[in-house]
Amino acid sequence: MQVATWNVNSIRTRLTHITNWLQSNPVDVLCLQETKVIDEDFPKSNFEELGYHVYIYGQKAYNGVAIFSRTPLNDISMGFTPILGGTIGEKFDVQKRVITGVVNKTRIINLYVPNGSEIGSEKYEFKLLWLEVLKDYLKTLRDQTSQEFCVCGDFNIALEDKDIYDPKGKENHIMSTPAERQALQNVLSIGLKDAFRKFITEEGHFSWWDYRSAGFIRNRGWRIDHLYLTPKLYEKAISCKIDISPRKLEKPSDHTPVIVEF
Amino acid sequence: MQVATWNVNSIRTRLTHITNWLQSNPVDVLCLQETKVIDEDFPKSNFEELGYHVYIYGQKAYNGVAIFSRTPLNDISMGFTPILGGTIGEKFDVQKRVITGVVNKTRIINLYVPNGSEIGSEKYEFKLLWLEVLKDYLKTLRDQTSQEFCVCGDFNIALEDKDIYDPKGKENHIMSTPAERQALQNVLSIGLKDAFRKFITEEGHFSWWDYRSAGFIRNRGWRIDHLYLTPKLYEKAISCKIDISPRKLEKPSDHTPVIVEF
DNA sequence: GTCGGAAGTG
DNA sequence: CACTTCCGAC
Repeated sequence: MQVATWNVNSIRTRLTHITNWLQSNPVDVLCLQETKVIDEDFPKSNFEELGYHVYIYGQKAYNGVAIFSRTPLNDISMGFTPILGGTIGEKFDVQKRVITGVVNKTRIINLYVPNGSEIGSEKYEFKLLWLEVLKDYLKTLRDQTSQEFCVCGDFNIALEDKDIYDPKGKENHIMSTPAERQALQNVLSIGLKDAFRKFITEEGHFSWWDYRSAGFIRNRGWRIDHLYLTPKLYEKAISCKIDISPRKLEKPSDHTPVIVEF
Repeated sequence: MQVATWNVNSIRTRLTHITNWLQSNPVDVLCLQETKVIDEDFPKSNFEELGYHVYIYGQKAYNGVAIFSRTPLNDISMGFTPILGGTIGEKFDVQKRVITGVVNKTRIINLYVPNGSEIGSEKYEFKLLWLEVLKDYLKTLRDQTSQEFCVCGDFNIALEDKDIYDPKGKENHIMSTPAERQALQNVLSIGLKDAFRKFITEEGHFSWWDYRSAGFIRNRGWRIDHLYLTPKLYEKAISCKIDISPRKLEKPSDHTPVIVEF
C-alpha cells in the first residue's frame, strides 16, 4: 500500500498537476494540504473519475485538507473536536487543518500544521499550542483504538539540521527553532517514527522550496513534509521517497509529494 | 516612418507580447495606453534593449500612457497642463491620459480617452468634457507650432456605424452615442483626418473586442483605436493597418495594434 | 462575464 | 513569488 502527502497550495490551481501525477503514481491514498477552497467548490469529480473516494475539509482562501483513497475510508472525522470534545474547536478547528480516516486497519491522519509566521508572533505561539493539542488528539485516538497510524502532512518544521539546505544560516528561523522541534518531538513521543529516515539518513533531501529568490533551482530546500508511522507500520515500511518532479513543472506548488510504501 | 498605437491593458502583464511584437514590427514610434503602472515600476529596460527611447506618464492601477521611439523625442510633455496652463489639470491630469513629443518635425500625441462607463453617468459627462479640453489642447498646440500632428490612441469612440460589428444593436451604446461622435468630430474639426479610412472604406475592421462572451472569436469588434493626421501628413500616408495577430495570443490585451506609415 | 491591480498570508 | 479575496473597470 502506498500513501502520499502533498501540500498543493490550491487544489484548483494545481488540478492538472495532481491528476497527471496520480495517473503516473496511482497511490492508494493521497493526503493533500492547503486546498484553499470551500467544500462546495472542491473539484471532486476530477478525482472520482480516477477511481478515488474523496474526503474533504476545506475553508475559503486558507488551509483546507483532503484525503483521496482508492477504497472507501471508515471512521472519518474532521478537526480536533470529534476526538477531544469540549470547546477546543472554537480556537483550533476554525482553521481546517485535520482530517482522518481508516483504511485496511490503518488510520491515516492528514495534517496541515500552522506555519507560525515569525518567531515570537501570535501565530508562532498558536503553532506551538496547536502541536500540544495535536499530541492530545493523537494520544486519545491511539488509546481509543488499536489501529496503526500513518500521520502525515505539512508539518512546517524541519526536525534536524540535515533537513535544511543551510542549517547554520537558519539557527533562529521559523520552522527550525528549538521550541518547534521540541513541540514536534513531544508529539512523536507517543510512538511515531519518520518513515523517510528509515531509508535515507544523509542530508540534502527536501520537500519544500521557497518560491522566492529561485529557491528551487538553487536547491535551497527544507524537508518539512513528513510521514510518521507507529512501530508495527514502521517495521512494515519498504520505501519512502520524495518525488521532486512536480516541483519542476510550470506554476508548481512550492511543496512536492512524499510517498511511503508498506 | 511607422507609428503604431496599442492599448495594452497593463504593460507588465503584456510585456512579452509587446517585445515580441516589436521584434517582428520594428516601428519607429509605438504609443501605448493603459500601462497601469507607476513610472518607477515601468519595465523601461526591456524596450531600451530593443533600441527604443522610452517616455512614460503613468499612475497606479489605472490609465497610464507611454511613447517608445527609435530616435529621441523633443518637446515632450505630459498632461493638458503644460499646454493649457491654469488649473485644468486639477480635474483632468489626475488621470494620466496624455503624452506628446516631436520626432522628425512631426508631433506625436498619444491619448487614452475616457471610456465613459454608462450613458448619462458622471464618467460619461467627464468623457464629453475631456474631449472639449482635448480640442483646446490640440488647437493651442497647433497654433503655437507649425508641426504636423499624428494624434493617436484609444479613443473609446467608434465614429461611424461601419466601425461596429452590430451598429443596429448599438444605437444607444457607450462609445457610439451621437454626443460622443459629435464631441470627437469637434476635435477633428481643427484639421485631422483618419489615416485608416484613407485606405480602407468598407465595414468590418476592428481594433477592440470585449473580453466577455467570446467577443473576439465571434468577431464582435469595434474600431475605437485611431490615428488622426493633419493634412500634409495625411497626404504623405502610404498605409494604415490593423494587426489582429496579438489579439489571438494567450492572455491578450482586448485591443490590438494599429500602424500607420508615412 | 472577464479582465487587471491591491492587500494580506505564507 | 504565488496564492486568495475584493474591487474597479469595461
